[in-house]
Amino acid sequence: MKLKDKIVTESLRLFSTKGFMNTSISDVMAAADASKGGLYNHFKSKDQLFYAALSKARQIWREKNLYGLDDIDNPIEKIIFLFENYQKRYLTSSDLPGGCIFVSLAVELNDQRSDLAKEVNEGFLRLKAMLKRFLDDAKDKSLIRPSVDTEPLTDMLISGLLGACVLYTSDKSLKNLNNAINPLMEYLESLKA
Amino acid sequence: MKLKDKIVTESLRLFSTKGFMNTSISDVMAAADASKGGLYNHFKSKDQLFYAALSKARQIWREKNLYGLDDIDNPIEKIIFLFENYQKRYLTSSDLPGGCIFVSLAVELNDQRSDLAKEVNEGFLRLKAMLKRFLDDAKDKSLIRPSVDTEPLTDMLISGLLGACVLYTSDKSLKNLNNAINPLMEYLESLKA
DNA sequence: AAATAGAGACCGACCGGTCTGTTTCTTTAA
DNA sequence: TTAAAGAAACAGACCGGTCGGTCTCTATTT
Repeated sequence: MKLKDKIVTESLRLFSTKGFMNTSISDVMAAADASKGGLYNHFKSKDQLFYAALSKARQIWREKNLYGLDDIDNPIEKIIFLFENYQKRYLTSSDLPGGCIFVSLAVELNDQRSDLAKEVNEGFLRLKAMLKRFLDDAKDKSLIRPSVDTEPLTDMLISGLLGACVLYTSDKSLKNLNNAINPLMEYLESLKA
Repeated sequence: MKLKDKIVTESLRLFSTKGFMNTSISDVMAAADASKGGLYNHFKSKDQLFYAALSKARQIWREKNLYGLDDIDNPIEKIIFLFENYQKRYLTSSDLPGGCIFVSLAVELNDQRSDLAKEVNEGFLRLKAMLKRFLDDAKDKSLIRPSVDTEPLTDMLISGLLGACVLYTSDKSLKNLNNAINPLMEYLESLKA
C-alpha cells in the first residue's frame, strides 16, 4: 500500500478512537511508521487529512451498510437488512475500532470546528433521507399500515441507530449492540400491514 | 458566587461544548475571569476538576429530569414525564450549552481515558436501571400489555434518548429534538393495556 | 539530470502544572 | 475597638513537553 493510503487508513483508525483534535500528526505518523515529511508531501494541512479520512469513512460506510440491499425489493426488508449490516459489518469493522466515526466527530466538532462538523452532519441528513424514502415507498405499496406517519418514524429510527452507536462506543459488546438495534427491527416488523 | 463554584460551572459549560481534553486550564480560567493560581488553590489537577464538574453535572441532571416525578403514580406516565423533562428542562439548560455532557464525554473519553469514562458510563447504567424498574412496575400493575418484554424495550428507550442527544448536539433545534423524542413517547402510549 | 518522496531538526504557540509574591480574610490578644 | 499574626485566596511568571507546520537535506524514481 502506498504511504498516502496508509496515512489515511491509520488516521481514520485514530480519529475514530481519539477524535480529530486529540489525534496529533505525530500519532498518525507513528501509526503509519513514517515521518512528518511524508505526510506534508501528500497533504497540505491536518484539515486536508481530515477531509481525506472523511471521504474514506464514507466509502467504508457505503461498502458495509449498503451491501446486499440491491437484491431486496421490499423497502421494509431493506431497512432491516441495513440495520443488520450496521451491526454485523459496519460497527464491528476493524477499520473503525472506535465505533461509528461520524457520531464521534459530530459530537466532538460541532461547537469548535463547525466547518468540519458541517461535512459530518450532511451524512446524517442523507441517511435520514434514504430511510424516509424507503418508508414512504413502503407506505405507497401498502406494506405498512396507512396510519403510520413516516416522518417521526424516520426520526425515531435515526436516533435509535445513533444511540446504539453511542452505547457501542462506550461498551464494545455485541450484546448491548443487539439489544439496542433489534427492538427497532421488531418495531418495524410490527408495523407491517 | 465563590470562585470554586464559578470554576466548576464554567468548566462544565466548556466541557459540554469543547470536550474535556480540548478544554485548556487557560480556557476555564478565562471564562471564570481568574487565573491559574485561583484554580490550583481549589483543585489538585485537571482530573480533579473533571470529577467536580461531573458531580455538578449529575446534580443538574437529577434536578432537571426528576422534577415532578414524585407527584406521579403511574410508572409509564413517569417515563413520559421524564422524557418531557429531558427536552424542556435538561437538554435546553443554559448550564450545558453543548447538550448532554454525558454523551459527549462518553464518546470522547472511552478510548483514551477509560478511568474517567468509567465514571460517565455508570450514569447510563443507573438511568437504564431506573427505566427498567418503571417498566417492570408497570407490567406488574398491568398498565402495559403482558406480551411486552421490558428488557429490550428499556434498551430501545435508552438508545433513542441517547440518539436524540446526539442529534440535538449536532443541530440545536427544538424541532429535531421533538421529532426524536416524541415518537418514543407515542410508542410507549401504544403499549398501554 | 530532474523530479518526487521521505526523514527529521526546528519554529513559535500552547499545554498542564509549579512556584513565588501579593492581597484579603480570619483569628487572637491587648 | 483595634492591631498584629496567621492562613487562605489569588495573580501571573515560569517550567518541561507537545502541538501543527516548515524547512533543509537525502534517497529514490523517472
